[in-house]
Amino acid sequence: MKSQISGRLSILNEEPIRRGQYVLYWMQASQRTRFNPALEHAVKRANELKLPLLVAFGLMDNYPEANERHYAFMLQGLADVKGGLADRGIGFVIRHGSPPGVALELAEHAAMVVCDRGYLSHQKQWRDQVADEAGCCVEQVEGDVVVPIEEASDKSEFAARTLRPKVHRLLDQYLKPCRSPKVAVRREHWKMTSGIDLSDIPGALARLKIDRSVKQVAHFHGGEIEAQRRLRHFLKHSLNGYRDGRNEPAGEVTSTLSPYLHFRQISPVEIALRVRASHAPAQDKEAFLEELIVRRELAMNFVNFNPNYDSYDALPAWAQRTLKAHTADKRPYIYARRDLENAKTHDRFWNAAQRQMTATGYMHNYMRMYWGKKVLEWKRTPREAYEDLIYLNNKYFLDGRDPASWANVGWIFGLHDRPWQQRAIFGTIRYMNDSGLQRKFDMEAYVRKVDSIESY
DNA sequence: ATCGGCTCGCGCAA
DNA sequence: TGCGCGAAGCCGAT
Repeated sequence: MKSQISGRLSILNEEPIRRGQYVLYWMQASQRTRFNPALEHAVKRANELKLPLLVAFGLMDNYPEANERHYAFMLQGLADVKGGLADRGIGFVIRHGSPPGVALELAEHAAMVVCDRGYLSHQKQWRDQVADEAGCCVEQVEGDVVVPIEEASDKSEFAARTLRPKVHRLLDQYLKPCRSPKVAVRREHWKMTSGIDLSDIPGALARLKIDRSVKQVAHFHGGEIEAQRRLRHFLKHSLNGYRDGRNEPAGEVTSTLSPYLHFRQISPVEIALRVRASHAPAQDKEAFLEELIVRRELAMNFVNFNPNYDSYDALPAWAQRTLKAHTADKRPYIYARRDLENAKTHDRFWNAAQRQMTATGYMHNYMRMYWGKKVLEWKRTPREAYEDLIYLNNKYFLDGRDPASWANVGWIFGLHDRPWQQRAIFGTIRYMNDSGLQRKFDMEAYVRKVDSIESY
């Protein structure tokens, strides 16, 4: 029942705008007040209807694959959201319950509902349910990508090279500032209860039924304020030299914005505009924008057009064929999941990468590739390797459980990649080894860096 | 240090 | 239908 109005905007049902006490922005994916097209669209609608705007977030127990590490980061971000909305005279309700349940409760008194767009299957289901049951008009604004996914392409793309020209054609159209209209009917305080006190995050965390096996990290503080600080730091200190420096595992030449992009605490459009406007060399800007836009949105394309995105079966046919042909090959090392999880392998560089992940919720980008390739080599079957990688990725990374998680793990197994020379275990899947790491990088510095992180 | 070969399928040119 | 080429590869030859 979805109809496209313009690039970012879709109407999700055929219900009318009706009499109501407010316009409801059901904020679920886009957890920010800056550069949030869904929020600004909701402000515009509220102004047109001469109604106040209410923003609501549904905080559920046991969110799929989330644990205390993820929840803590997200709640820190939602505290920023509350503050940012209060500054503009917009009310915010965060309520304990399922996201569609909370949205539907509050939609009862709404003239209409605005929502944002996550790409994972449960997020889609929640939106479908709200659109079906709200009884009023539900509009969706796709504000967490540069080019809306279906605008760029109408199918699952084979590789970056097939998506790239389609995205580049539309860049100028979509790399635009986000207008922020003044709120006409200010109303910050509402009678309905919030139930969650964001000024006491440890207390709020303690009351949730969640997996507490992975603790929060001091290394990353959640929220759009910290995201903005990191963006400024990156533009000032790291963008210059990004193309040649980004792969050095011990280096500091990365944005470290991926956790903030995952929780949508910062807009990729805003990042791209700031990068474009900076005085860094063109080659560095291009290399970064390729990562931020083409590669990131290729992951969204993959998830959007493959209902099987979270399964080994979503890998391309040539990759499954070649891996199957090599399943019986002798493995020099085989590790159980708990050996991997505890960083107990014979490989110091791999162990360091694993420890960086568990200790900080983050791993250097280049090491993520090496880390994944070794697990493929060290499990009895590629399916087991796939399962272990998704498990570890989503459990420990702050940016896990993202479309990029399934695309990146898939890449280890040939997704969006090309075949290479035949070899044992891998078949024609791209191989990586530690001599490559040592040839190209200062790996002792990387191990020292992880050691020092853990001891602080 | 640098270079070609490896190997598959997409998409464009013809 | 043919052909160029591709996220970070490795490996052996020069």
